[in-house]
Amino acid sequence: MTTREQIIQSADKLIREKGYNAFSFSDISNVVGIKKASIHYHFPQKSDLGTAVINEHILGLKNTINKYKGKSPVEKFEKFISVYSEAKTENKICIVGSVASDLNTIEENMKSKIKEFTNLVLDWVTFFLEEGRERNVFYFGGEGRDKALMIITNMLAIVQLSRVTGEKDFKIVTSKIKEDLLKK
Amino acid sequence: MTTREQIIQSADKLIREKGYNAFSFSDISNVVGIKKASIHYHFPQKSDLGTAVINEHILGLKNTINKYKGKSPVEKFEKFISVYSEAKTENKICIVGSVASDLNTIEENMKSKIKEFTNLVLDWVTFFLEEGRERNVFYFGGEGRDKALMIITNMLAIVQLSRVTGEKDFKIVTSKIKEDLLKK
DNA sequence: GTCTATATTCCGATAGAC
DNA sequence: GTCTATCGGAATATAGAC
Repeated sequence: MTTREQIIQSADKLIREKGYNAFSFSDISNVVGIKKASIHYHFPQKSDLGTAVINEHILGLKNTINKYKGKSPVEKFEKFISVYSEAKTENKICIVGSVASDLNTIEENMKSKIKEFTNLVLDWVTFFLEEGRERNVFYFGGEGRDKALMIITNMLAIVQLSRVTGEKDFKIVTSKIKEDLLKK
Repeated sequence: MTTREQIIQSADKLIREKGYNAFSFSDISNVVGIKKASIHYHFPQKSDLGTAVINEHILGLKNTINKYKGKSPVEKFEKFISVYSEAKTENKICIVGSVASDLNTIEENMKSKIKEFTNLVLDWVTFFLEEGRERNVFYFGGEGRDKALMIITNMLAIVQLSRVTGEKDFKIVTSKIKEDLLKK
């Protein structure tokens, strides 16, 4: 992995563990083993690094969407949930929730990137929910996008809330979502 | 309003607008019209102020719970939702989501306070959901606490997410929650 | 590309006068 | 209680050697 990739990866971890405003170039320096000043060669401003982190999520999700094109709606749904489960085991929250919490403090380039990523997630979830309904494996009323909003908000919040109330609640929410979706 | 109360109020606003780590004593100073150093007389450490802010939410909610004791489950539910609606109009997120996002960076006194507040919210929502179900005005399956988790996560996240996707989505989520709860 | 060195700014916090 | 003054530290960022 290149230095640039290592920096992005550790920044992503730190942003989702501690928040964008709480992490510093010094933190990255300690993890990657490079001096603070050297980070500026790859990312002149902190917001350039923040933007790159979100962009990595965009590329990763586009890749996932492609990889899952032939798979069933249930498999897509399980993949979607597993992203949050993996975050949870590492005490990380999702990038959308982390950046949205700090939205009033960040630069315009990061804002537009997080909008792009959020819409990508929303579109994908909407797609596989509607696909599942057409194939009679998912059951829900109303617009697909509205249902996607309900499920995404459940997941975005439970990774945050279960830091406070305990991991058991994460399991409860994922089970309820699935149960609700599969119930005629 | 006393100076102490003014400080707490503006700190609450700042924490929910910008996040705990992004707000400073200097911000408070500008809003309240008191020098930075004077804030330390009321709150020696920043975490003392953070703790006081959360404690104010606890007192406020206990007061609300008492005031709504004689009212219907639907009225309690509407009150619950209105708290988030008011936050939304001021571009604030809820205190639980804000603090949970920064949980790995804050002091133990704030952590235990946010746990106390979160459980208070959870218990109250659980109570009026079950009350509503017994009275045949709310309809849902499973444990009351589980349903409370689903609704609270919807609300906690949509105040954050709709900063990115737009306020229209806030309306959609609140409508869907209500529709779902009232549907036999 | 990475380093040392440094500039600049802002932060939380304290001492002591009033 | 609020002020002025100041401390020590940490933050982002830049300049220039290697």
